[in-house]
Amino acid sequence: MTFTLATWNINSVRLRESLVCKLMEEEAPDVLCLQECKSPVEKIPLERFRALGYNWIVARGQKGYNGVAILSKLPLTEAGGEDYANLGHARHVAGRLENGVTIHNFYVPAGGDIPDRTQNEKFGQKLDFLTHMRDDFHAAKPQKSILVGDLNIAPREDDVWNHKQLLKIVSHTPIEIEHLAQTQDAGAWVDVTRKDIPEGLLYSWWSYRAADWDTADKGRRLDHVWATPDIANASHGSRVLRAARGWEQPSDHAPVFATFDL
DNA sequence: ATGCCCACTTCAAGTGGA
Repeated sequence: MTFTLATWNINSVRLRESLVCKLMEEEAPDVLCLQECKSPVEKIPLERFRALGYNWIVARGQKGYNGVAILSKLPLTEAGGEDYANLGHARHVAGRLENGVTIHNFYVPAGGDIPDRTQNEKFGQKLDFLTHMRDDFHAAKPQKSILVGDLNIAPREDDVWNHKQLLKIVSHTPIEIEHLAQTQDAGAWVDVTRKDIPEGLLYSWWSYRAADWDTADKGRRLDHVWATPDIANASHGSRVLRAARGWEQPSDHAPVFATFDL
């Protein structure tokens, strides 16, 4: 079977219900992983999504903040959701397809402004969240798994518009990149997006603050698609739907896609 | 560092995003 998956930080699933539908109609990924739904699960507007063929959902939600959901056209069963770093936040949910592939959907904490855990508690929480992920993957090596989400870290020099200028900016500091690398190594995760697009600048997020995000193009690649080695070579066709950042009243993130032949 | 935005809660201004 072949299926296409997309991950998108939607920045309020209720406010942008119509944009989710637009993506479903125009791009029709078989599996759509959303972050920052900012909604309790029972208030996610599922009826229009179901009408477009997305009959399966697993989600974790909370009022106003965070929230992750996997909407699927393929049968999908609940496969857990963990409170990493014990923050009491809805930042992880997992589902399993009938072919046995597990899909993890993550929203890693942004980490605040100051990249120092002694001055900024949120930065410590971000590092602890990644450490907890690492320890879990080390304890139980994931297999036949895909990990997607807003990891809030742009690890490579060509994942940001200016490497040197961003070295002390949260999302691109060496300590965050090291934590992310340890998490990736613990599960032997393959960066599918960079397997498919190994060269060149690649972004999935552009700040709302820039007057003209498209021309300035000061982006970062914060949204990722990873896979375990047993299925990573079945992936292809990765892309960022940059156009979605220019849709009316957009999210500040663009969807990232990958296709798997399994 | 970007430039002064955007969403949520709840109706004013604070928190959080990154």
